[in-house]
Amino acid sequence: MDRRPSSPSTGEALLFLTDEQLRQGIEAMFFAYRGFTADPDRILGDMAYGRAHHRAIHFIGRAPGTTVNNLLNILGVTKQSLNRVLRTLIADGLVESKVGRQDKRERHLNLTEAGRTLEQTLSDAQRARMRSAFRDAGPEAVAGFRTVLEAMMDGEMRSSYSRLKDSAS
Amino acid sequence: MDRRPSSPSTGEALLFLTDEQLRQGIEAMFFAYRGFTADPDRILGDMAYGRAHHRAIHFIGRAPGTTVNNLLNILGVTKQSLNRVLRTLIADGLVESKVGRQDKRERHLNLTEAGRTLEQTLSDAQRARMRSAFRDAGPEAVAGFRTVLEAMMDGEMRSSYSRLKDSAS
DNA sequence: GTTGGAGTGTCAACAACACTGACATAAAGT
DNA sequence: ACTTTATGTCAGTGTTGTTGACACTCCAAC
Repeated sequence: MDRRPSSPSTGEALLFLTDEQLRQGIEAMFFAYRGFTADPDRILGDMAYGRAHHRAIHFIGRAPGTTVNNLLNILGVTKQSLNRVLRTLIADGLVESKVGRQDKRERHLNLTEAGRTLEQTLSDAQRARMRSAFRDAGPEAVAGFRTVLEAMMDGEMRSSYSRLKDSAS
Repeated sequence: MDRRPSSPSTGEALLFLTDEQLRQGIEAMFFAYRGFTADPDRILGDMAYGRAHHRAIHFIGRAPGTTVNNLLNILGVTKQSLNRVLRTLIADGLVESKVGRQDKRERHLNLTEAGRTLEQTLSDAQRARMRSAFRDAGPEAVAGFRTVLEAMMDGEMRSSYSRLKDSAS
């Protein structure tokens, strides 16, 4: 049912997307995201940390010296939410916060040695799954994967994503 | 840095995935998932419901007459967690629960008319974004997207996913 | 037929993590 | 001086996950 053939009307290859195809995309996204977070969640479950800590550590490791405000924009949470997480990470010696030199209002965040170690542990698990998925799927599929995901982002997130991508030249 | 050329050792086109490439995949997944849930979340924010209600409604709509236990396996949460959500949905007349005829331990779940309406509203928003992303990315990219996501799932989830996919022939 | 274990669903209490709102401090910018 | 920006904190609330305890139903062994 609902299986129309693609009848191109214009020169452009217009995609005829049935609700069923879109639904499958939605469900694929749901199940895959569960797999995506499963490994770090398992590791974090044993500690006193959760997914929020993982995200903070990831992006601090990714953009060392970033400010609280910048991190806030990337993560898309409120400062109260982030602060709770950062407070524990700093208290536990995984993250250090230094007052800015030019602008003393800012705090620049960096991972400590211990923080980098945890970041590695968590990322290794997640990267292993991503690597395995990429290998299984092949290079063309990976390119498509990234194209669709980029198209699915909101504008601001796409900016954050690109900025991070380009910064790691 | 960290930019090794692909030095194939076997006949297979071995993929050489740098940590940087994997990291970008991870971040793409993170940002895209935010976009993916943004629209339904916005709609649900106005009501007394959250993302968990959306998921329940989605999969009940997808597999009418399903049992609580089956839904549990699909969603991957505890039955207590699901029950709280189901209770409110039933109380609000969006879902109806009928005792099984053969096995009276089971409850079969179905959307009411009101439930179907809400499901449509939520799905429409999410499908619109998915459709737009799929259109922008093109058919080859979409195929790759699905391939990678499937490879990223855990085994059980892949089963659930396939079962749902096939049931909608 | 009764009993005990497995399957299923429900209620209660707690933890993690998001939110809003209000407020304090310090440093820039005008 | 006044305003804005960046950050941190306290208090309160809501959603959604968890465990623990318990009731009902089925089925199979005794």
